[in-house]
Amino acid sequence: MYADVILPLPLSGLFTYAIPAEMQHKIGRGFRVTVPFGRRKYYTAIVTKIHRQSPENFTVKEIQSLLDSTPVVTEQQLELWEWISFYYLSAQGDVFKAALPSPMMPADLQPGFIPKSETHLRINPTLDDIAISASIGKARKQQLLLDEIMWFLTETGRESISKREVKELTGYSPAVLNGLLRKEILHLFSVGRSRLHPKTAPTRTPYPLSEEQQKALDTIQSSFSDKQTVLLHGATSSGKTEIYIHLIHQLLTEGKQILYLLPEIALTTQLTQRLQAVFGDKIGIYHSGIDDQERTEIWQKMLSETPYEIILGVRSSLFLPFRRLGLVIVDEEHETSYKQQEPSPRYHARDTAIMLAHMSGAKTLLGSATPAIESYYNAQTGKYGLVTLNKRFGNIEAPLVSLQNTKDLRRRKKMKNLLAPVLMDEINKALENGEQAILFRNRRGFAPMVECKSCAWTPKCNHCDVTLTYHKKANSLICHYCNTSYPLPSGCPSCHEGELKSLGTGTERLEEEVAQLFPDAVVARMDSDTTRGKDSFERIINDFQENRIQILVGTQMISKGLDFGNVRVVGIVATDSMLNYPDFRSHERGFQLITQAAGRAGRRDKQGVVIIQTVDPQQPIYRFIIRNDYESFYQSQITERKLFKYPPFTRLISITLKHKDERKVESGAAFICQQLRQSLGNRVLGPNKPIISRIQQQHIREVLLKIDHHFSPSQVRELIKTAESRLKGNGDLKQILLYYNVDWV
DNA sequence: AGAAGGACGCTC
DNA sequence: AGCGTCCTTCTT
Repeated sequence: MYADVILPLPLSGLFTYAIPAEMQHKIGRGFRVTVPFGRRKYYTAIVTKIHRQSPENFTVKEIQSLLDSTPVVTEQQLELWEWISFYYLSAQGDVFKAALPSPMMPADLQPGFIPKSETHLRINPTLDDIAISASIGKARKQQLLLDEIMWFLTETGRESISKREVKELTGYSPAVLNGLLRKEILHLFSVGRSRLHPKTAPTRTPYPLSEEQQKALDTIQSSFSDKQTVLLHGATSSGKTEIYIHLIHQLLTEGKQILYLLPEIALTTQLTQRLQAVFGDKIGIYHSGIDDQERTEIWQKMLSETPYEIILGVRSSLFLPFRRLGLVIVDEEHETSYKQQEPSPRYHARDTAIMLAHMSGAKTLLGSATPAIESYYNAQTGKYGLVTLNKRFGNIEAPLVSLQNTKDLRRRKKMKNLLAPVLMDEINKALENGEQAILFRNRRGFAPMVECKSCAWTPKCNHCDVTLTYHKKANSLICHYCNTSYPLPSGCPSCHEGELKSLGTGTERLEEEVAQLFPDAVVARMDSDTTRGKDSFERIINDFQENRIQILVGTQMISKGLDFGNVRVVGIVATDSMLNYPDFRSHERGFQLITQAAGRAGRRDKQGVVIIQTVDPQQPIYRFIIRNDYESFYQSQITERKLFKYPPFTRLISITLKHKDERKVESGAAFICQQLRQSLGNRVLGPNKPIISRIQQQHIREVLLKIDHHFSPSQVRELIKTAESRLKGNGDLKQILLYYNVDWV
């Protein structure tokens, strides 16, 4: 008999191994095995099929060992893997690697899962009281320690006590304990200990819902009777989370599991506390901050008879083995970080969640204040249910939004620094009243560009085709694509005459300037440069929440789903580059970003203020933002999308080609285009030379497919695979690297 | 002569 | 992805 297995390698297809006779009745789909691969390598592989079809073109090797007595990957999971691999054009091995915690798939002699153990002590069962007291003799401390241990064991009804507990509870020196061990009154042994967090009891029941919330909840539940997916469009601060909590509560009584997805790890802390207060230890947390050994234990627990009933996590938690999934909540569903960009599989967690729910007979609830255009379209056309929650919870008023034309202000010499006078004013008022301000700038570093004053030379990255960003604190020029850092030249290396000046404003410069403008305020910055260290994100958020910071400067990081209660003003400094970016989604992103950032403004019972600085206030998008009119914004976007054949009217697949030799990528890209045009015609766009056309010595070309509904997903993938194999069959072009990004965002 | 560094091609 | 093989180029 033979087994087809998935190897954790980026190779297409499965590999077939012979099953040793003694293994034949113990093996099946979803079991892990170790197999030899190549001359000397061994890998952990997953069995996907058992069959009798003897391979013809190669000699099979035997499976080396079987690692499991029951499957560790469920049938449903394997089906989801197959769908991801098909839909996102990724190797099954890549999906396998993304799904399984690495200790579950050791390669060669690399250590796998190591149970955490603890040394315990137990009283020697062969000794009676008389023998013990004879043995202790006059050792007074030993007697006292033994008494304490015995008391502990009777109190807790346990057989043994750990060394750690003895130390914590009794405070005796190790010498006393060693005495008892030497006399063999106590025995040492090792026991496995879970890494998972011990019991935490709930401290509250769900809060009562407001009338609007209750209505929304009722509508969600009734929509679920005929829709698999429901979109909850709820304004910021409208109390979506409490609705989720009620829904989870309901599902738990039906014995169902819930997966609660968040776009990024940074948001889990706030929510974990909130959910644990209601659901205690029914919740498992799963994200990249959880170490691999613990992830493995979570996986095992999910396979056990007592799995977590709720999983709170980022996109990778989709891969956990759920046995009775009832609901997936995708919070902040519009967030682009739900799409994995690198490495393969480049899956979209929202869409994969919907597929997972579909396969599990579960429901999906998407939640956002600024839904993705695609999601809203699906809701409008009846594919999803739609529930709208407009009213902010507790009657908090929506913030007042105003536009400041910085071009005009500068011309009239009204703007002496980076901030418009109105924004200066509002920050001053905030500081006077003990309130806070947030300043948002979508660029990190000090200055996005450096230029020679006399010859206009600009430093660029040696590996990538981009200008370098000046970072003042690091006193260096950094490539934001490959992270290479260069020392700042003292003069212009090109003309040797001019001085270098920095152009533009990043968060670092903004922070510096704001600190000078408001010397009495504590100013902090939150961007990927200041949040690199462990817990640094939480620290800044905590300091801000507890008013130890008055002005917070940051990138989009500060706009995402965080709740603050004392922010008077949110300033959005320079939005133009974001809206002028040549991408059909740039307005959608801008709307989402500004609306989300604006949502951070507002205090318990007072109206917040949002000030947007722009050089082009005529852009229609601002009208929608000011009026907080998502509906009209959506209408304007959907018209454009239809006109220019963009999603949701088409599905985009981008094909990226990379090679060191520029001419080679060019002819490769032309070849792929020509191949695909035979069947897809003008649905094939390109090849394009991307704005950043070289990254890490590799030249890049892109081909974009805009697939309408005339072609089924499998037809399109078939065509792509054919084109790829023809490229790989061309001696000159076969070394070109190909990457696919399906539903490219 | 031998080391050192790339570019293929293959892995059940 | 590794790793062996074959080849070129550098090193002394």
